[in-house]
Amino acid sequence: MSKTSNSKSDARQRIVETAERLFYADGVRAVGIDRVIAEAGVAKMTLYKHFPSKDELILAVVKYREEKFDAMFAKWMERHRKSGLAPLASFFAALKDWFKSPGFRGCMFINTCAELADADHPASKFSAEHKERFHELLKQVVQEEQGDKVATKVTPAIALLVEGAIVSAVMRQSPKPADVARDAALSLIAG
Amino acid sequence: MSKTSNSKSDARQRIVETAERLFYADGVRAVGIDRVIAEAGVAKMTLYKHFPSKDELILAVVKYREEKFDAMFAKWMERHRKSGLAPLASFFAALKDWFKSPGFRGCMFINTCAELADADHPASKFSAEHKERFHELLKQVVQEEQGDKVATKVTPAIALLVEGAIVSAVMRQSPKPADVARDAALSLIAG
DNA sequence: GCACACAGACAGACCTGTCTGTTCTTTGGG
DNA sequence: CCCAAAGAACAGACAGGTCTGTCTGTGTGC
Repeated sequence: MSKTSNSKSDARQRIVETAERLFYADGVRAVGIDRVIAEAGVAKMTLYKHFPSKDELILAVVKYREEKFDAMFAKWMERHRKSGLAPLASFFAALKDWFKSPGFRGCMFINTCAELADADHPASKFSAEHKERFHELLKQVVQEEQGDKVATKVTPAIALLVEGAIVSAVMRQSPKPADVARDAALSLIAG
Repeated sequence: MSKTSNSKSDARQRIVETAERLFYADGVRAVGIDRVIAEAGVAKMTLYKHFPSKDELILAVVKYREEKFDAMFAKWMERHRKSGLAPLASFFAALKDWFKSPGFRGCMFINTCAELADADHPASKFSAEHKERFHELLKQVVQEEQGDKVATKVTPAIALLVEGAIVSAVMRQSPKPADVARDAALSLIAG
């Protein structure tokens, strides 16, 4: 029943996408509302109609970020799997693709938690839940390759390797931690 | 040749210690100069005489933080070693002590890098160097227990486990990742 | 008297959030 | 087909607060 342009809202989507780009690049506190509306090309009232406060915008952005990240990661992983790589190897290859992607600045969920400095903030809570979901994905990958028992045993440790690799990739400005993490993960499974 | 109070500067030290406490608790961007001087009980001009800009204060704070952290960590580790724990086990026990300490909010160096969002900022560069030094300490611990060859081989992976444990402890609000990391580290050495 | 630090006003920029208009598009009645 | 009504979003002024950084006095200990 609707047609030309917006089924939900054109402006809303533009705001979320712009805010996600700016928040990821410069941080949620460093980027002001004025900059978001300027770069999104919307009026201030339009933003405040869709998001009653900046905190609600931040929450909407991290939710959108999860969708976008999951899609990116799945696409990368799929490509490696189709080229013959094993499930877990594909996972770490995708991780490295992410580290090498232009504008990489670490995990937005970790960064946002660090910036907000408030574990009760809705965006912080959502970020913590995202990590659970991401580690669940990791567990499924391990499971597919190694079975239930091994997956249950080693996934928590591999998850630490993955998180450590993300942080180290940022601090060292290098994608290499992905390889270190992959080798260690395989060693944990073998051991 | 000086006497009663300040050999370098009493006020300077109070500023740095107060700023470190506030910056760690709430983040470097969330805490303003006004709050630092109010809680430190100094005049604004006193702060700006010692630190020409907030960026320079941030740099001084992370430098001080490294000293303080190293001392805390060494004290914790020493206690576990004196109680008979092996070097690497003492390291992870100290890590867990840190996670359980009141007001724990993760690694200040990681958090500051995330907030500054600028790899060229002096405080970001110092933070990256701190990580190198911290991992060097870890390597020495592994070396003492397992010798040069093993240390060179497994320390990079153990460092990822440690960083991952720090991040996970914050996001999950639990000290348990320290145990997961310890077990995985021992498994990597055995494997 | 002199150096140091406290106290607080001040400037100029920027922040979030509110408000008033204007323009454009869609929709529906005659 | 036409025109009016209504909704959505653009544009930008505005208020009230906070930010960094500067400046002028006042007090205090050597």
